[in-house]
Amino acid sequence: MATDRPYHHGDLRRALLDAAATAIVENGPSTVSLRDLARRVGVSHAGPVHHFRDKAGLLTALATEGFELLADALHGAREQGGIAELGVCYVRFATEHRAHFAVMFRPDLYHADDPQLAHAAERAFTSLTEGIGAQVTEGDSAAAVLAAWSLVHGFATLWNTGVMPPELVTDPVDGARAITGILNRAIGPAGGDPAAGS
Amino acid sequence: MATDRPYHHGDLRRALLDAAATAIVENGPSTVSLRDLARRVGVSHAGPVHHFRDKAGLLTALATEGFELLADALHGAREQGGIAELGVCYVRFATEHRAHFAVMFRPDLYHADDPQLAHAAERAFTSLTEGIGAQVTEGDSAAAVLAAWSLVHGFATLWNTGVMPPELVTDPVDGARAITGILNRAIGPAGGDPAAGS
DNA sequence: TGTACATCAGTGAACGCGCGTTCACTGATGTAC
DNA sequence: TGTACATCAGTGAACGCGCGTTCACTGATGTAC
Repeated sequence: MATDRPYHHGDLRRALLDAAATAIVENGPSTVSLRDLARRVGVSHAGPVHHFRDKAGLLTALATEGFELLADALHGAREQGGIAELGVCYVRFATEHRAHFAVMFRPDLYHADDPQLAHAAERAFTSLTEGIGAQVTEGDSAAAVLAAWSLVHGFATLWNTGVMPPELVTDPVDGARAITGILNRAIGPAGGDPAAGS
Repeated sequence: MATDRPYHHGDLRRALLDAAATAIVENGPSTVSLRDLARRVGVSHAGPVHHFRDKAGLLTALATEGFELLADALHGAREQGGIAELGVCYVRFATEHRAHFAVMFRPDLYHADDPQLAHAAERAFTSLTEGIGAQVTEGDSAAAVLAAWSLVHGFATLWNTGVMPPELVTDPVDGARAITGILNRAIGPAGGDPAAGS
């Protein structure tokens, strides 16, 4: 608390990332501006430069954080097994961290070659593909991974964009369960077909 | 042809839409600027205003065109029947008209309440849902529509973003065939049976 | 065939704005002795 | 316990830029008579 408006902020870095997330949910990731974030946080407009070299730097940090959160979440879901769990987890992440999710797939906005970011992205990707791959018992594993990823990514994107009509879904997690359930019938272990051996 | 640099352009509207598509493929839809498009087309920067009231107006026109193209394409694919055909059609559209596709799902960038746009979007959406719905023979039809749409939309998005690793797919249409084939196993007519005639 | 006139398409100067980034700076903090 | 000093975090003025939009305008086109 300290006196009012202390010279040092305390955790400006964190505050800026949070403000960015809020701004992104409000207006989308392409219109964020450092000056606006500084304003939201109550700091001089030159403040952010100190923590993130530039605007892309800030978004790189946000995307990295997103990939880390996603990787952790997927890792957790793998323990519980099942393609459905992984898919639901992906969708839950996307809807609960809309801003992160929106930035992560906009590599034009950040420093895509940043090593920390690349590492986090790799980790998330591995969690996803290995998690799915391990569940596939029928047919082409690569195609199954592709299908599962596309399915949940598309659903999350359409939901977040707000273009999905309410007669199709009202709750994103329910929707995710429904569609991953369908996919599971085709590629999952002991799918709808009990005759799917080994 | 006329003399060099005639006062009247001929078809400035069309030229601007084409330039916009090019610019969007290069830099994404959020950085297009009217002044840049005017420059590309070789016209005064105030020219575009005459054809599209403002920047959002231009993107509205592009999105509308996109929905119309998609609706027509899907309508054509319905004739040939099959969820796979519809899905492949969707993906083909998205990859062949990247700029249109990118704008269509960015309602923050255009006048979403424009009547012509709304009508075209409705038409595309109907073609898609009815086309898929008609093929569903097993289980919940709404969930199947949702799954199919999510699947192809996700695939198209991931492909266009360039985040899909080459070990998973190299050609978008092949990829689309593979994943729609999988889905078809779960929801299609005579599930998995290729002998689906007429 | 010719002329007057309305309409339309494109011009170019001007406006005001918010932005990213740089800069020399100052206030606060912590550490060595 | 006190003092000197280095380091760090945030300041605020300044820069140059590209943008969207407005404006009075002018060149070209087509149509009525």
